[in-house]
Amino acid sequence: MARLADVARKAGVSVATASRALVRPEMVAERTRQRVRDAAIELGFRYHPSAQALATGRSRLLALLVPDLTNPFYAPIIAGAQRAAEESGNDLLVVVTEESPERERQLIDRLRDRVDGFLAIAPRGAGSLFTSLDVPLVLVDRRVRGVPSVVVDTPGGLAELGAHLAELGHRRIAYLGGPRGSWADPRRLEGLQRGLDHEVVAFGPLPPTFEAGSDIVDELLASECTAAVAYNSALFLGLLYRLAQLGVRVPESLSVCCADNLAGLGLAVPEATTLHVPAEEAGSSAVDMVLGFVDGRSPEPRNRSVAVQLVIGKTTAAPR
Amino acid sequence: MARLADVARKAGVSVATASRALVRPEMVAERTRQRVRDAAIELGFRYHPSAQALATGRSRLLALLVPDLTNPFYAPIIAGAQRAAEESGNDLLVVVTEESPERERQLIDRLRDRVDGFLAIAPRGAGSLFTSLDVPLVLVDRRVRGVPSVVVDTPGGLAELGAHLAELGHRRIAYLGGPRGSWADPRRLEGLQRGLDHEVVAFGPLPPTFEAGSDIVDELLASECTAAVAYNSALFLGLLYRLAQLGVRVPESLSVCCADNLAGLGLAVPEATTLHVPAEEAGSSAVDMVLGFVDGRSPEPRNRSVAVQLVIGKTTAAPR
DNA sequence: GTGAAGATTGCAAGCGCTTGCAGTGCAAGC
DNA sequence: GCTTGCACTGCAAGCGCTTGCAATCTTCAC
Repeated sequence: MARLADVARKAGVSVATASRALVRPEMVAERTRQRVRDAAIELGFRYHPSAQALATGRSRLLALLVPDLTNPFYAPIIAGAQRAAEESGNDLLVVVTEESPERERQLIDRLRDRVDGFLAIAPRGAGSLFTSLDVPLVLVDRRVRGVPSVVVDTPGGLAELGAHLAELGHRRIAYLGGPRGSWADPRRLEGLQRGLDHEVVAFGPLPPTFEAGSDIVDELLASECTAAVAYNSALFLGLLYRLAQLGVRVPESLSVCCADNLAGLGLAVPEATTLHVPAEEAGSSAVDMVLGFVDGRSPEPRNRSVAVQLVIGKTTAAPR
Repeated sequence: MARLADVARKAGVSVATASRALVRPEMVAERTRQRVRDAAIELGFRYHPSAQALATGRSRLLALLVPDLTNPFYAPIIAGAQRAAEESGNDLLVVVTEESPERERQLIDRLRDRVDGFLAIAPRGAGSLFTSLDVPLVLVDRRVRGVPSVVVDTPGGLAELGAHLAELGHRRIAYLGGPRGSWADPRRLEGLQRGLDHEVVAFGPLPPTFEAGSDIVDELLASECTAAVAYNSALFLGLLYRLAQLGVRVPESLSVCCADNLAGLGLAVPEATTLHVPAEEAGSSAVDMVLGFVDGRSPEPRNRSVAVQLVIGKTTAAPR
């Protein structure tokens, strides 16, 4: 394994100069810089990460706390974060928190010496955990006072979705809510309501699962709503499944839609009316933000929001 | 941040002794060891990971290559690997390969200086990529000559499943196959066949998606099979969904089952007949194995296998 | 009492890279 | 011709930890 010293020798300069030629090229004469670079390439030089980390105090490692990996909603966020990290020469430590605040705390504590900063997806639990940490951290899809964050503007999208349903002529609209304690859930309901003149019929809190979606169907049908909006894809799929089983036609007898889109789920129901969530963007934006904190710039704004897009599919139509 | 030097000073010993007291306690006198330990605790001492890594040449970091995060099948493997890593004081770099061999190669190259070893989930593509690497690597759920691995014995489970179906009286049994190029797919088919007297009716290759599962249903029904075994959960769910839509009763008109179980999918269809895959175990076993290679022990056997368990649910019954 | 094996400990040299500071050479300014 | 200033470069001191080797201290056996 070639070290910087080898490069330096080959280029006929000191290690110091070799180092500078690579990290602070403007401090080095053009000719020298070129010689060092050539030597580096020729020798296949690669930094020794620990050595560099020890000397600079930067590990070029970021940790991403994610509640659980089985929820396909997080996958694109992770992918986006990963890409952004990679592009900036960092790597990502993805760790599963199981939504346990205790574990979150533990993990942060365990990893804080190892990483330069944290991204945290923590849809539930007290936000206070993140409030007085002295490490760079940005919260994803959640807002807590005093903590930098990137959120997805699902409520905004739901307002649009509500308007769409209203326009189709729906007057009695159901919202199949998310899990108890969810930060996003009440905001989504509120968003949907914002787009509507009539009061939303809210069901829930519901676990965000296929089963819950299918179990709620009887109650939903009894409510005489003409349209239903599901908190997330799993719920939505359960709903669809049970409706199919009961022979309820979609969208003829009931319009249904979902507050996030299923892309990448591998379970895509084609042409459902959904909100397209630019989750990758949220992930990468969050990474940019922590990196900003890491090297001392104070990225503004400290609370970002990415817009969602209403995708009108074939599961919504005018009520009969 | 307390360094080892602080601990040493507080305990009244040299840094060398302090270090040894913590990593090679048997080399240090009982009394001293205790003093050092107390001092460390009192000061809240924690190793500086980069410093330790630089000195020892071990980063205590492992990389896990995973094809994609949206496939819930991988989640428990990751969880298991994560747990095992954590327990042994290591951390896990989870990286998504998108099943691109090129990217796999790149990632390995990019991370090899950073991590002590690799775990790779690479269900498709040429195995040769892994064959002549000079880093510790173990393949998960895939076997390639000359490469250490941990596989899940799904074929064995399928043989049991086949026997179960045969016993119920099924004679014409369909297998809804996995994706083209899958290493596991032909082995699963072969496993299923092993449990049966009659020739399996094989469909596929099929993409392992919900859609593919629902799309194949017409063809499946036309085949007059009385039972069907799906390659994986997504396919299985699609199948179930479409059958429900068509009003085909399960298991009365058709027995269906799945070669992996849905636990943790959040989409669990209760009481389906499936194979329970101890994926966590596979993950943790793989970690133990790489760690073995990392510190020079040569863990035996170099090719491990974890057994799956047949779970008889309510989606299989005797044919009419 | 004496020498030697054995048990503890400390010294100091790294691990590979960064960076403050000092030194060099050169062109411009007087 | 002799300062000055500037652009480069090199020296060497770390970053915090590990570890081979030497030094010291015990403990025994003779």
